[in-house]
Amino acid sequence: MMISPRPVDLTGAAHERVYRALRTQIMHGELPPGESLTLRGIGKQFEVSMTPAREAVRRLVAEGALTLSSSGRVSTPELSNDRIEELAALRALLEPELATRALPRAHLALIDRLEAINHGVSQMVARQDATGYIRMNLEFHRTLYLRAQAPAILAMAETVWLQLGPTMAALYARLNRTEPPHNHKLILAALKAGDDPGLRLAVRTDAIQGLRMLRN
Amino acid sequence: MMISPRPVDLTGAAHERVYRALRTQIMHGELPPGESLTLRGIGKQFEVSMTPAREAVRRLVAEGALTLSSSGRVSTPELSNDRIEELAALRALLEPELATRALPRAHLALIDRLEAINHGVSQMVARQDATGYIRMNLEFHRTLYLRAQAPAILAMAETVWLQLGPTMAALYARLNRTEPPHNHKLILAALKAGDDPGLRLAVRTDAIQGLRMLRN
DNA sequence: AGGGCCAATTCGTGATCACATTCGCGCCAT
DNA sequence: ATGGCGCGAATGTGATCACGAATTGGCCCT
Repeated sequence: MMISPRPVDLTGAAHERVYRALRTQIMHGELPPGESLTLRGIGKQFEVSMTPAREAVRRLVAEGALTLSSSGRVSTPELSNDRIEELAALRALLEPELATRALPRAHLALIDRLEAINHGVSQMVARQDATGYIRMNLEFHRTLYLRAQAPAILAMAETVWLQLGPTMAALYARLNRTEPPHNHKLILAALKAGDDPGLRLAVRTDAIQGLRMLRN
Repeated sequence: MMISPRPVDLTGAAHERVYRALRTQIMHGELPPGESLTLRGIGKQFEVSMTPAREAVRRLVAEGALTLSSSGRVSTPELSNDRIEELAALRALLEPELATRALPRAHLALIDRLEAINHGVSQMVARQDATGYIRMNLEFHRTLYLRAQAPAILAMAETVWLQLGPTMAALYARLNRTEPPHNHKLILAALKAGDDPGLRLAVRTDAIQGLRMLRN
């Protein structure tokens, strides 16, 4: 090829761009569990060589977003029930902590924004849009947790979401739910009331209910 | 070069070997905070080209074991006080959970092994060997947590240890402690007694005490 | 008709190279 | 003596190639 008309984007290294795009796809559940990817395929999709694709994939494997077969092939993970339970337990551990830390900093403007996002969540539920639902749901949680000023803990929580992404989409698509997000309303009520125990419980319940859908 | 007399190790890809070696060095605190690494330097050290070195580094950056400057340079992280507090909070969240899960599976042989490891910890304290102390301390915790049968949670805990590695070594080296690990004895006592609340408290205290040494 | 075997294709791995950027160090001017 | 400037060395990035292993699909044998 050797065209290279693209000198550099300072923050936009090619591998970074590929990484972000794949990460978003995986976290939003746009890839089904067990989907297999190839370095050359990724490279062609993003118009780069294998090298940046390899680095992006390596990063995602390190985060648990992709699985590496013994021969080096990569695919989205197919989670066992035990692993799903573990990841749900991690959400139940991390997210109440983030909520508690965010609570004293949650002023009215934040709650308004959360309610707007929550409205979007309801729309996605009504529209039966699994990927849209996941995206809005994550935005709801992330918007709240960003106020916790705890980037290391938030990064851990996002890693868990990432690992759950493909499986969550498959689960949500399988059982077409019509319920609006009840727990989100509880979260908002507890935020308004400044009720920390209630907030922790609501967040914990919301995080764990994804696990209930596993019982089949 | 083009020698390549080394066909393949099935599990021993070069980048894997480099990754494991660097990871161990970082987790054991053999690299001081702020140490800068170069891809060519790593490659020369392990007798590989830049490619496997790059992949290993990319993985470690994704795990938070190394930091990436804006120009792509990598170095061991220099943690802020806030970040150390966050990581200590993560240990305080994750490790009691792992201990609780390990408790019903902790039979006598395991406790014996933990006591042997703990003896090794005391030796390292007496010897003022910071790296050796960290290594033994981690082995103590990992040996216990392996019984929890919770690989995802354990992986998260190890990621936290990894991020704390260089800083821990610097802290331990700075204040030469002579105390034997009191909290480890409490952990062992709670294990023997089957005392879950006591075990959780002892583990939590042990995890957090690394934070106390930050107050300077 | 079904299953196992072989070959062609596909794929990951690692090496090497070109290139732009960045870092570091010494020199010169003030 | 000191501070800024510039040039050379060093570094990360991405492309490409060679190679061996693994996968896949078709063909033949039973």
